[in-house]
Amino acid sequence: MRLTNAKSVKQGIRAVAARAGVSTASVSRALNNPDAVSPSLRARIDQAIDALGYIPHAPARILSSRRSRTLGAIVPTIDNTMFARGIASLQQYLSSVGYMLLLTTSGYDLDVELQQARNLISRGVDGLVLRGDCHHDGLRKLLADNSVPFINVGIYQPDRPYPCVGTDNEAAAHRAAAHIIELGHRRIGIVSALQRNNDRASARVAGFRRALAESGIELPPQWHVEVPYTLDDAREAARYLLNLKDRPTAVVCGNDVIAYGVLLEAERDGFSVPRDLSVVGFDDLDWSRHLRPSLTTIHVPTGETWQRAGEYLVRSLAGEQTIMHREIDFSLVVRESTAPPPKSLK
Amino acid sequence: MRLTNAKSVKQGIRAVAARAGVSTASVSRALNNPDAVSPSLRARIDQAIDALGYIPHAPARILSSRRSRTLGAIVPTIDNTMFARGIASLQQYLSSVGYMLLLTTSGYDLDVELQQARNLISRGVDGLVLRGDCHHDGLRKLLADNSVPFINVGIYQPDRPYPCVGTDNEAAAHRAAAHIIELGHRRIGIVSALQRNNDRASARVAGFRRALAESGIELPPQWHVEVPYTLDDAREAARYLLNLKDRPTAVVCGNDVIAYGVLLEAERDGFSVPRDLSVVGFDDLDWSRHLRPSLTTIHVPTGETWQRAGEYLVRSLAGEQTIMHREIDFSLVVRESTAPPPKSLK
DNA sequence: ACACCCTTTGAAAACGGTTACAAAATAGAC
DNA sequence: GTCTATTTTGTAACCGTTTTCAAAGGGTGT
Repeated sequence: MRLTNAKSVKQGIRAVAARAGVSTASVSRALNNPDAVSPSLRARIDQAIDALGYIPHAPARILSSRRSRTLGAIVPTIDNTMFARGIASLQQYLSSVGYMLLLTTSGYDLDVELQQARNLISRGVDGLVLRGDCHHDGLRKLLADNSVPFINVGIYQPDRPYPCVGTDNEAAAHRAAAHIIELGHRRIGIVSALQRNNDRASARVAGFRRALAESGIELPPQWHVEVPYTLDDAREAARYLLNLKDRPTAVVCGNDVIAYGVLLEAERDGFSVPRDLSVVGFDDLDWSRHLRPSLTTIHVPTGETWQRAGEYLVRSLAGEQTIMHREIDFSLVVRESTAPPPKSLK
Repeated sequence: MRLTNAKSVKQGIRAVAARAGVSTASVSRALNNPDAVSPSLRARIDQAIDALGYIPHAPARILSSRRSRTLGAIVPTIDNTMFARGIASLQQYLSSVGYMLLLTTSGYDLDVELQQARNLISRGVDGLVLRGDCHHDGLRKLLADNSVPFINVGIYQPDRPYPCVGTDNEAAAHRAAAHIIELGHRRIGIVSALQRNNDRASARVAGFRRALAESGIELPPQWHVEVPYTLDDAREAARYLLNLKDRPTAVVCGNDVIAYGVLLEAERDGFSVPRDLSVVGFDDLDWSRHLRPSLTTIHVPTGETWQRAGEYLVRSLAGEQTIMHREIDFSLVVRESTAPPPKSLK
């Protein structure tokens, strides 16, 4: 009686190699760099692969090659049309170039963001996509220590040493306010997002304020209010602003969701937009053109922005030269929610 | 002269072990099961860990332990409030129990879904969360071959051999239609999502139809129209339906987005909702209560549903006994968009 | 036939952890 | 103090790939 002590391998690259009668090295090559293996071998290997239904084990691959072809992204929340769109574009682009996306959320908390970054790095991501440039100090150190490339998206700060891609929020906000001023408004209110830990929000406020200042328009403190994230929050703020005995004839908003709140609340309080009140948004979400009245707003190509962020990282990882600061153009979309102020209040 | 040939290790668990003067096994234990190591050692190790800023390498961990504490989810698109909410809840829950979520999108394409599943399995996910029970045949085989636990979310099918969690769409749709019928409508149109490859959509249509049939109400073929995903598509369908010379007095919709389209188009065409036309949605998205008129719809606790899906998988992976089919209650939320039909058309 | 240079292939050592197993230390019982 | 049972710690094999390096193979030119 004869004993065969060939330890038969059930799965994995060794099983494929055994079945095709080649070495594991060849299988690996056939998978990663098909041209490096002769056509005949490749055929045998391919056949073995799908005979066995072989699926490569990514963690082992990552461990061995030190590259994961995976990018991480940390967004404040996924439950917001804008981020959802951005993420969708990024993911689509990445999968088109053979990368995967590892997505996490920070809930607008810098500590959580740091923690998630640690998590993603531990997971072996090749690079990180972050929202804005307002991060925990530890995050920068973490990224440097582990030499993880990253990019800040949604902002444009050519003077800072970090890569970024996005629109110039200050300039765009300035444009929005200028539109209102050009229409003849002098009594202008601001409803912005919370500025704390949110560079995008504060840049927009800065742009609004600069436009007012340049036209010599005063902004009474009670005409600037900040609101958290939800539509309900925005409505509440709008209610306050519209019920001041001395109220503005126009409101510029930090984003479209806020603008929706103002629109809804104005209607509820019997104001007609744009006859009694003009409203400008920021972002141009889907709903903005469907609403009645449709919303005048700043169009920001979110999808493009996030895709570019992906491109930047993928390119850098491939060793290609890429520009660190990319500006994404915005545009003012004038719709139905803005008009000259009522003559009585002009 | 003496040569030290202790190969010094720069990083990794071995570096931590060296610095703390212990074995790698102890470090590993301190990390994964702190109670299994004496307090004094643990202290030394913890200190070494943050002196070195050590971050465990997840892929190595996965490779070695054959568990990743990662779940995968495949949704049709992230760019839809409902999925976004679900994913957000799932992610939050998973991170609260130390799991991560690997998210991908299929774009409503079964082949892509299969491909993504392969991708996720290759990545080493411990389990998979899928939308509905309408999958590529290869997917079931793939899951079985690799013995990857999974759950279908958003549906309730107690008679099928696969785990699922969700509302009974047929029953919920029946409830929605019944509401309209109770109000006195007999001329009822249906605008549904595409039924092909979408069990949820077809279950809802079935529920609508059953309610009509039970009340002996006819459904002329041209009163049932199917639309793709976007608000624009929905508006177009609504325009068609509302401009039939013989039009319904009420429309039941496959989801809220479709209902928004009907609402917007009705207003545009000069119909007053609910006076001239009643509209019912399905899902109860955020917007539904903000819209004017606010939308009567079926409330579905999306967040809870997805979280339960996560719970199911986490529990199964922990070896706990869990129920395979969990029904999530829905409720009819009556708001402003429904009323008895105009007397002239009754 | 031989020397030469490419190209294709294989053997085996990483990669950074976990864990089975054995050894050492400690505690408890007498 | 000895012996046993238990806990704590260490050694080293292993997880499934990639990749270095060397060996084998295949043409050319002479």
